[in-house]
Amino acid sequence: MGRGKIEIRKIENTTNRQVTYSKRRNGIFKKAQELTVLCDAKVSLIMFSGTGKLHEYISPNISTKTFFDLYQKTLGIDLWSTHYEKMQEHYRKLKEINNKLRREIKQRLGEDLEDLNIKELQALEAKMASALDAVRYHVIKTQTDTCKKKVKNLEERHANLVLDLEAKIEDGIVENEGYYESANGASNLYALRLHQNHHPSLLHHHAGRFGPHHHLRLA
Amino acid sequence: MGRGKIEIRKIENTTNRQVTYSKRRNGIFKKAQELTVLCDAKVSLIMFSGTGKLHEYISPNISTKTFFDLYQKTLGIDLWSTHYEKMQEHYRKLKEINNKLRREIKQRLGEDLEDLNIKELQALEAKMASALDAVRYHVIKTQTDTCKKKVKNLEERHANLVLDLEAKIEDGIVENEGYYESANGASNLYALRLHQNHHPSLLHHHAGRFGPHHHLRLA
DNA sequence: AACTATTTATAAGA
DNA sequence: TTCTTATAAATAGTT
Repeated sequence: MGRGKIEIRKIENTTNRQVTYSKRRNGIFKKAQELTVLCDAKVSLIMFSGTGKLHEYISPNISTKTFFDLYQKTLGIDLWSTHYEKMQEHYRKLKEINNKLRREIKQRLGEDLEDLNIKELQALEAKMASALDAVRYHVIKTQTDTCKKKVKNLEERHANLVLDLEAKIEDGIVENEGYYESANGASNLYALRLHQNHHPSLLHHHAGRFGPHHHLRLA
Repeated sequence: MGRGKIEIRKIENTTNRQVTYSKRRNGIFKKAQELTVLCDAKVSLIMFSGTGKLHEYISPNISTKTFFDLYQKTLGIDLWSTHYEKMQEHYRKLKEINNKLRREIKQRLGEDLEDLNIKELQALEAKMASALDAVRYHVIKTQTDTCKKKVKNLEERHANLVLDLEAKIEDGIVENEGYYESANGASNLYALRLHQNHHPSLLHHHAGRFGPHHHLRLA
């Protein structure tokens, strides 16, 4: 339909091709619109030019998504199913695991115990008791560690103070008369050191009446 | 383009409409194909007839999915994102909750306690101890309930037996003379009972020298 | 973008 | 449906 008949093969002249694309694009869009109206049809016409430009016609009163959902439904396929259904499956499994975890926690909180028989209950009790032991051990260990650190820190600071003091006494910056007023020749400073390194626990002072006193070993 | 000009409005005659749909469908498909070839374009043409029938043309060397992915990429949209991203978001949240639950359980199993400070540890210990109490209470309660049921059942059975026996004696179905022929007034029935309960083991005959013999109670 | 000779599509009828 | 064919519509090449 034109001044001359043309072969249906790629138009080599770029300008010519683009002009033809433009003309025929309008033509086909018009055809699509006419088909929509005349025959009460739903049409989706999408095209990319050779340069990647996008043009689209879609029948009124329908969105491209709705159209494609209909397309997939009609064909009984889902182009995105692999992706989406895998995700759904993962989600389902995760939810299941989640419920199990919740149930376990509830039981360990002492709730929902009605579902368990006596054997399961006893097993649960044993596990919880042993776990509680582990936690208690950890509490004690943490406390001990903290305590040890404090002691170590104090000892260091004390030792530094003592060294500092001794140095000052030697240098004559501090008068030492007040500190060496002992009858047996041992300095009060030394006595202080001994006292600290072998500091007796208060508990020791009151032990005795009921036999040997068993202390909780702190690590 | 036909014997007469037509208005572009819905063709009311059904047959006519379907014929026109068929003819024009072929026409537009031909146009789409020609456009593809002549202008090196990519075309997707999908249509539903008024009766819901699907017809599709798509340029060669491209799938409908690829085409639509390209469509979405070109427009910078994702028609399925709302759906999919919501699912992803839910999945992410569920995973987070899951990890928290796992962590809680681990701690209640006495593991991974390093992350907790002393206050948290003590709180955990207290909670676990109270939960353990709850479980122990439940164990005892379950056992007690079972025991009570057994006792109740046995009592009922016993009462029924006694009633049955008394009824039979009253009805004369069971002779009671033979059982009550005792000089001292104690029935033979009673004697039999006693005898059975204190049946002397053969071993007894040789026991004596080494003091009281301890029997293994068989239930 | 407009023109127009010509091809192509198709409405109506068979 | 498919074929036919008169005619409307589309468009290739030109301006």
